[in-house]
Amino acid sequence: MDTTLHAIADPRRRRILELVAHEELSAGDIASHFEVSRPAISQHLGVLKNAHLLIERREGTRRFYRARPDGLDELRGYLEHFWDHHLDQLKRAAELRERSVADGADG
Amino acid sequence: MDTTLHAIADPRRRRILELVAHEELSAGDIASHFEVSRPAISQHLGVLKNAHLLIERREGTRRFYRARPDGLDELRGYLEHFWDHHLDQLKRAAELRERSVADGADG
DNA sequence: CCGGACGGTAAGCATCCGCTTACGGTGGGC
DNA sequence: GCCCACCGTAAGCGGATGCTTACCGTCCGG
Repeated sequence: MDTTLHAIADPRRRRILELVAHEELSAGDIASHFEVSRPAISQHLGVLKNAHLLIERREGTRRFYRARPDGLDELRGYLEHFWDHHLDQLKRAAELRERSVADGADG
Repeated sequence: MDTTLHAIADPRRRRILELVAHEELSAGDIASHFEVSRPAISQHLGVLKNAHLLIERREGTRRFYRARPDGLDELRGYLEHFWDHHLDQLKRAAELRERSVADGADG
């Protein structure tokens, strides 16, 4: 959880994840999308891989990366249940009621 | 979004959010739950407030804090739709098929 | 074997981050 | 007015972080 959050807290790493969310890309391909050096991207890939957010596939000397949706499941669960669902539902219900109360008749 | 993630990336700040998720607590009350100094907590509160994750209410010289569920909505939405829902469903379907395929014939 | 492409790793450096102590500002009781 | 409780802010310090350059290992073609 901490590892996951730390990994996606960096904008560059989020961008990397978005890049490989829909397609598999090689390390060099990924790096070519940024203005920082390839080693920098390689280090980011290491962090993401360590957080189980990436899948690595080797083909010859190339390494292809792909996002791993499962990696975010834990975090999603955490955020979903951060406040009990009850609270969340109460909040939304309250919002709806506030509108009705504030508006009265008009839409 | 970046501000939100940066804010909750810190374990201590997450703990603070959890503390005030269900009840309103004063700054000193919150600080008493940790072993670091009050100024440290005050700084964390500042970060959380800046990320719109906290609501502050002043009562005399005391300041009460409460978590603000809305603050995480954006992040939750981001994570939900990180990969299209389609992809997510395809993934799960693929996983199931892979198991079958591993046994019998492949595509 | 030799050269080149690919890419991870090591070392060094500037910056950021979280913590501490010291301080200032505000509000309430007497 | 005076003192105290409460709490944010300033300044400084040590460790973490992200970047760079330099380097090494691996795989392929000749």
